[in-house]
Amino acid sequence: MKGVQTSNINKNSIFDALNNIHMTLQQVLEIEIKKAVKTTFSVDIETVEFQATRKEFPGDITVVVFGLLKFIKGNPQVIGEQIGEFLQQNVEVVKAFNVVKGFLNLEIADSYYLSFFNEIKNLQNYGFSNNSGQSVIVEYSSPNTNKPLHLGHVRNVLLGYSVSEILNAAGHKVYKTQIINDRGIHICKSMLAWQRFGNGETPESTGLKGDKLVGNYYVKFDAEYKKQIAQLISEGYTEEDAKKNAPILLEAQEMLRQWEAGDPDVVALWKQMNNWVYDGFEVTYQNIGVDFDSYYYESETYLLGKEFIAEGLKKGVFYKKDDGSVWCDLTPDGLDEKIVLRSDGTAVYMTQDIGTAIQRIKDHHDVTGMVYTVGNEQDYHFKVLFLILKKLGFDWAKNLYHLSYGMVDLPSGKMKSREGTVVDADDLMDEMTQTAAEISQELGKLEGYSEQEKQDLYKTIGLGALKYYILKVDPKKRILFDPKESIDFQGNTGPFIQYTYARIQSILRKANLDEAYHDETVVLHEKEKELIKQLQLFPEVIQNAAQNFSPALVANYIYDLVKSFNTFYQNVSILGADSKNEKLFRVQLANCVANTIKSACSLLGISVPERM
RNA sequence: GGUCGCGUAGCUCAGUUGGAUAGAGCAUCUGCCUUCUAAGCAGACGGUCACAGGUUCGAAUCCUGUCGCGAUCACCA
Repeated sequence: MKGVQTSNINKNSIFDALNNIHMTLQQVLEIEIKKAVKTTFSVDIETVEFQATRKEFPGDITVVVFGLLKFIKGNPQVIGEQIGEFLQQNVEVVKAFNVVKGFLNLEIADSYYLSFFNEIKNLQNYGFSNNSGQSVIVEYSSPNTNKPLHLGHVRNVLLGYSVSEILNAAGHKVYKTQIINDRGIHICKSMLAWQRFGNGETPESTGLKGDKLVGNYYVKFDAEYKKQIAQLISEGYTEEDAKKNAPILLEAQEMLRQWEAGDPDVVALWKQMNNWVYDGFEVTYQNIGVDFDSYYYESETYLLGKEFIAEGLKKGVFYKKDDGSVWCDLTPDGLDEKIVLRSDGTAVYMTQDIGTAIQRIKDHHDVTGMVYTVGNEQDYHFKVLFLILKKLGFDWAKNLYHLSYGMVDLPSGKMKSREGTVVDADDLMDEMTQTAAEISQELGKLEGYSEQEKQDLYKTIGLGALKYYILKVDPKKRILFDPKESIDFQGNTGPFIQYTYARIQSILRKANLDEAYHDETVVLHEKEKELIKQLQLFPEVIQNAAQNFSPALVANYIYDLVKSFNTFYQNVSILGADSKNEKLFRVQLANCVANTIKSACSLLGISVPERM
């Protein structure tokens, strides 16, 4: 079951998008097929199954007759013929039909496609739905504050942002947010190493981004820690004891206690270093092109979590063990027992997540559901969190969804910040931009562009390649990223899509034709019809992507659309059409395709260039 | 070991209410720039859909089992 209930509200969105009240082809055909079956066989059928006609057979849409055999006994071939006959006589746009095995292929008149195209070609936001009446919070990024963002975060951020845009396009109000894990032993490690080895370094004094600076000290801590462990082992400690008793670790733990006690010096340092990191993150977010409507901090929500643990204890949702720790028994639900408060009364991860969820709903009264963009290593955690919130009696708990995605791994395995085996987000974006620049310069199609325009374009292309590369993959699948094999710029890629858009813009600059054409005289080329069919799918793709929280569906759609356009472009001359009427039609078709590419790309956070 | 996810062409991926001969890109090979941008188009090559059963008119898709990979099962986050 999907957490956010999108399905029932959006049933009519396709018509909203078309901004009119008439029915789609399938709906018309379904009604007529039911009539046909009723008159011919005196049977009522519930549904009719359609699919696109395979290109080796004549026809535009296919009725699967097999599905009707439950209701009608008989030979599918014969039934198909009878229904086809009926449709041809009773539905104006059904020109011809043929039956192959159990498949009834219908040929649809050009007039149908032309009138559909007429309706959508000037729509501002074709495919997008208006107000669904639902509001959703989407959480993404949610980093720790002790190190810079890496490729794993990039996937998270791109997914979260894209799903936000998709939900928005499906008609929901969306609030983008994150939970910043700003307290804990990890940040104390960076703080301690900075105190010890930093000599008062700041982002200003070093010219380093704040997150990089703080991350360096996290690495430095780990190096020192390892050194001390080795020292202790050589003095006769066991490895386990050495790991627990290394002085620098004990100091970090002491620092955490001081933080929790509110020690002014520690808190001041904590604030300073966190702010460095936030400034650095902001630069990265801006570069990648994502934003947030609000921020939540663990240090501010764990107390609310504790309050609700106390309340749940009263209600009997939780119970206290002899040592004072508080637990939730989930064994009746097939899960384990889960700790929600330590015996010393301090908060665990679950505690603050409970608090954060409740705080968010308090802050957004209109919100009916939440989406958490977090890696699949936390599947179990979210299962438990949602269950606990349900047990606490929150109605909205049934509309929580964990947007779980697979890890991004390197050929060498998992990325590890401490060991420096990470692909840094900023570096990666720079490299992509650099590659885009090299390819562009080689192709040399940018005469007349200023240096600034070129730089902007390189970034657009580089980021487009990166974003598409990551988003086209089903979120739940893991990605293996090989830094040695650079991301492609040809084939099923972001730049291919951007290129197609730029090509169309080039034509539009030359065409400059806004006059109306006459439907009646247009005879659709096979490739033109194919394009209109592709355009027709867009509203459905958005709804589908929203229901499945899957940008990959949008990415695949864009690719299909763009491929259809390129084959059209290469086989049919637009500006060189035989008649002015035909030319007008083709230019407007190209324009509509470009607009659809642009809005679909915007759902992935990819921007499209005028030239490339 | 329990639970969850994944397994489709040499590589990266599509294939979503079960439908016709399983589709793309990359790589390899062949054609196409005096005509709208060749980051393109047209074509060739490439498959035991991990394996074995089952359900049915029909299974990559649903069910069961096996194998492989990953994650998770902490008073970590």
